[in-house]
Amino acid sequence: MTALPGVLDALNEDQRRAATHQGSPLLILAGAGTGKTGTLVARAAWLQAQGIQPDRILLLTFTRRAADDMLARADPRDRNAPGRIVGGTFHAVAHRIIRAHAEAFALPAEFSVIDPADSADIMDTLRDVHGLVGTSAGRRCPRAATCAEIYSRCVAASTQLADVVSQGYPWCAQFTAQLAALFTDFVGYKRRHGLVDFDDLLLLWRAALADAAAGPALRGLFDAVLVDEYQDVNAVQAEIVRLLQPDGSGLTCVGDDAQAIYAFRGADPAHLRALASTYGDLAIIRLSRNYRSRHPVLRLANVIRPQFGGLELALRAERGEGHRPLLTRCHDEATQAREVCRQVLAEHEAGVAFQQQAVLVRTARHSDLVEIELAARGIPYVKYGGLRFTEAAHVKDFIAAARIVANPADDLAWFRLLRLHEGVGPVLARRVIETMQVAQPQQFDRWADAERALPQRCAAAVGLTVRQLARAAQQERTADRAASILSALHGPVAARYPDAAARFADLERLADAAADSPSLHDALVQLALDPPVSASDLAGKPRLDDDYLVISTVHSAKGLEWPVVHLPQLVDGAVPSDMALTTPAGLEEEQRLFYVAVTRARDRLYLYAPLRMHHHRLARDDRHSYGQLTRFLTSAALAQCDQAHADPPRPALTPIAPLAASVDRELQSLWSGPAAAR
DNA sequence: GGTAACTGGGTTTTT
DNA sequence: CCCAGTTACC
Repeated sequence: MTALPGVLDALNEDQRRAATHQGSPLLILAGAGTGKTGTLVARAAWLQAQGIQPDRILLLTFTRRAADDMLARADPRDRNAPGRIVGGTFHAVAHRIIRAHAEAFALPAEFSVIDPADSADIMDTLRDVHGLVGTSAGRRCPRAATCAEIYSRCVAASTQLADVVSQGYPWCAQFTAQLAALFTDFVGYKRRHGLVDFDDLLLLWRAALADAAAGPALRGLFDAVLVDEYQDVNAVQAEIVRLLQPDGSGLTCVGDDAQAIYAFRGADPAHLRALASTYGDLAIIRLSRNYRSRHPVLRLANVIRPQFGGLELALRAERGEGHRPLLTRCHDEATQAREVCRQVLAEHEAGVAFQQQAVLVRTARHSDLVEIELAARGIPYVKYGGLRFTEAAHVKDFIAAARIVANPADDLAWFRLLRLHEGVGPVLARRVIETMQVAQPQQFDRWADAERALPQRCAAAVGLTVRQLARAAQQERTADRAASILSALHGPVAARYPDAAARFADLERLADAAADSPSLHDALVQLALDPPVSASDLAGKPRLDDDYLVISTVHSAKGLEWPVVHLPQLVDGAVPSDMALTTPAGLEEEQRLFYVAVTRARDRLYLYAPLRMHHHRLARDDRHSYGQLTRFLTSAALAQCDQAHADPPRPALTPIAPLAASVDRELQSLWSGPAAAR
């Protein structure tokens, strides 16, 4: 346990009031860089000093990293030590509870947790029945992934389908009825196959908490509940918190509505503002002393901080003066990429390690050119956000095989695994699955029947894979199961991918990582809820002596800070993203996103805006301003910045005079003939 | 009938 | 670069 006096001594007046508040529910309005984490950790320590057992304190966060950070600071003992504070993401904690009582939720003990890509796959298999496929009468249907997004949005925000469609997906309005039918099917499919998606994890936890019998027991597990980033809760999460703490006496929420950036997944900062009406005796403590950024960075942040009738908060700088933010207007994107690299290197030479710098972008692709330039100059970097390791085809294959072993009723996984084999397409795969009646627990036994459904040329290869998976299912140790799955995949992967050796090496790492888990189920859940960013993530963190630049989406950078931050692509259409401009709420969120980006910087902030954008087509009216400086850099904001220009380099040609002479000779030959020219 | 190979159009953010 | 639709092949 942490020594209390030391923890409290390190706090300022407001932080200490927050950490030691008692007698009523508490909302800590914590601006960026105001020491929120330290305050929460201190509060956890103070609660323990008041006699609350650590394992009766629940800490809820939105990312695993945030949870790990805080738990490590609150209790430096080993992660698995007994009697620790209970903490994790909403989803991870929900999973832990549901897993412990799977039968009460009518789920198989080894139910599968599916990620959004799996949801899209299911939508894909179900949607043709509902006339949601192809381009009928010139109208293009929402893609499978879009259907899954709309579904999730309805559930997470507890909002009617018609409203979600009209507000967020107006071009799908004509398909509302079909979507409704599709969603009914989707839910039925998940229930029949023992599948639980991210939204279900929360729904099931909430249902249990609301249940007359189970509710009191689950609520009684915790005396204190601490919720981080409360502005990012969705309707279901807000309800979970309310059910955990009906009177709020042990509730602490931390948040800042100016940093709400997850509306697209159903979050709504209105829940933060509603806390005061939910709990009449809510105490609000503001943390406004900023210990992160130097004055000039903060002056810019305060200018762009959105004020949309939210909870007001002005940050006061506690660190000294420094450099003003520098806006470099670049000729085009290529120049911008060179300029970012030049500045990164200049900082590096001035003693700022690559690791102390970050390039933050609105969408993963905005860093494409910068990455090429970095690679050309040999600057090492890691990228967060965007495409994930688990989205690579071969990794999905492995996960499908593992899911079959853990939950043989998971025919989504079967569908993928069968099609991995040469000569097996969607139709044959479905036929095999039907023959096996995979919803039966003993379905590996039915393989002999199913094998006959396959043509000669692929039956042997598929049979080999399936028998190896059946063997894996009979093994006890997770390590043995992982090894069997790996060997089952060796043949099919080698046959399918031209670069099979490299891909198989990834799978070996994956199998190693899975082998360390208590069960295959846990390994899979971990993989779904907290996907590794790259294969090297599985092999532990990069060595500490490696120095690399961080490239990250702004979303993934939330809660982090760097001494030097580079923000490229500050043009309308990119920041704010033109995808977000269909609603006024979308534009407001983009501004909050920009605010989050700017407040990541400790010492120096570099802004870049290319004057010309390379883009395929201007399809929508609201893209007319594409290529203009972002509207968020108003004149008031620009007044807080220095400005520079960067032009593309011209290739240096040394011997100009001889070249000019040769041109003249060539011209001469045109009218005097080659002989005369000489 | 069913699969693979080819082609052209479109691309946010994440638990 | 991934997905959907089309065509060519078994």
